Amino acid sequence: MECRLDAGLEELCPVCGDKVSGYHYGLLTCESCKGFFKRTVQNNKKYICAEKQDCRIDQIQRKRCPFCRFQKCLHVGMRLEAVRADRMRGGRNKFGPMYKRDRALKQQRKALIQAGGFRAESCPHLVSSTHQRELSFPGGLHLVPILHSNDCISYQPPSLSSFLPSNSLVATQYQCIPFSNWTIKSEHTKNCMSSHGSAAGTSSDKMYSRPFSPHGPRMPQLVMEFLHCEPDELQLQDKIAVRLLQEQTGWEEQGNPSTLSLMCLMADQTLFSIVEWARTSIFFKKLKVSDQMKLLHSCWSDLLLLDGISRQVLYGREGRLLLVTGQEMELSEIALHAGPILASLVQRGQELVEKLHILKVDRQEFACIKFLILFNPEVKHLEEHQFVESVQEQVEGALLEYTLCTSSHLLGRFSHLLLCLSELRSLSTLVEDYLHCKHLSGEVPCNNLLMEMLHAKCSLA
DNA sequence: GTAGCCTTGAAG
DNA sequence: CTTCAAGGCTAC
Repeated sequence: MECRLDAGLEELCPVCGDKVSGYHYGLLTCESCKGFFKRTVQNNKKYICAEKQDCRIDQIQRKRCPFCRFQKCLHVGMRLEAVRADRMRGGRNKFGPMYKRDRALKQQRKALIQAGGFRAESCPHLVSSTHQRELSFPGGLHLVPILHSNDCISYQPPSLSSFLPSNSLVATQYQCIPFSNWTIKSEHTKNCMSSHGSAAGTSSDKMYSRPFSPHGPRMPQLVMEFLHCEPDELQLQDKIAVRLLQEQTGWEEQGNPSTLSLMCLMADQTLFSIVEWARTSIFFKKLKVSDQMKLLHSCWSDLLLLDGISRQVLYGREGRLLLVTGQEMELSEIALHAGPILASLVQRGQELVEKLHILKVDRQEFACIKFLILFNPEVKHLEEHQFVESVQEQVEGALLEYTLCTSSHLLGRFSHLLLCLSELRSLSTLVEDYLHCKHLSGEVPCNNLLMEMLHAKCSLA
């Protein structure tokens, strides 16, 4: 049937550029990369790169370096957990609804492109800037529709509501962003924030337990536990979109808010998600509420900053700021409109992003760093100080073990990460100071979690 | 080991 | 019933 050959199949495989044969393990890929991914994960293959672990993977050379090919599979977002541990054939898995949404979006976009007079050409790797349309952003800035490797154009009407992602936009972003989860689903992770979406609990879910690490380095158990506590980016975007939409009612009465106010609202919503993450995370949920409060009050700005920075490192593009909603802003535009203090903060943030980018810090390491930040034994008056200290030690141990497995530079990588962490902490202090000033001058919204945290920290100091 | 084609089976 | 993304098979 004709509709079987939907827009998606005209695309090229994000791993090697070959012809796409359908959705495989989370996204549209070719038949060979599907098979390669399956063989690698099912047989627990270990590969070694003979070069510098940055081999080019294309249709011709894809067989030359399986290590880099598998890395690329993970990087573009192929899902380990879609490979079934029990090898059961047929049926559907939890990704079904995601595939459906993505397909609908592509169809919709194709129609838009045709209606807009654009050539509906497939452009999976090189996206011409003429295909971009800027959306007006209150306060004079502009949002650029997200354009990722697997994606051509995302349209939204240029209104305030356009600030928020539509479901389809979210779905696009989801497909473009690699959120490959490592496997292992232990009992306790049921209590952690689900990373398995609304379809969790399908009959295939039981298959996701697989006691092995599927490539190169051995994954320390604790690192896997941390990964399982990570919120699902798709759900996060949806949640924040809904909350911002609710805020919109108030905006209409008061006129358009400033860019700074919008960013604060977004930060506020992100903060909610960070608290939710902590509340449901391994170790943290065992703490007394009073200690939980103390820890969060002490490190909220570090976590908020790390959230933004990790987003840039993992999924951002040069010269752009990727927002939690999945949209992007031009950094040059920000620099143009921001005052000197904000501009220097953004600059320092970018430098940190650059450092982490060069280090190729991955999701696993970011997940560990979050716990390192959260479990800070230096926080005063903790009732369970020893527990916090022991968790800190365990996290350090797990991160060290992981970096030793993934890097040949022995302790170098680990100490680099710790250096970045200290830079992050000093930067977040400056961000707090900046927010405090803006709060005092009445330029940012009051009565929200962000301000509550700010005040709590001021009273701690 | 790779990759194209085949079989399966839950979801719709 | 059909769909289609899983795993399987097998020539290369």
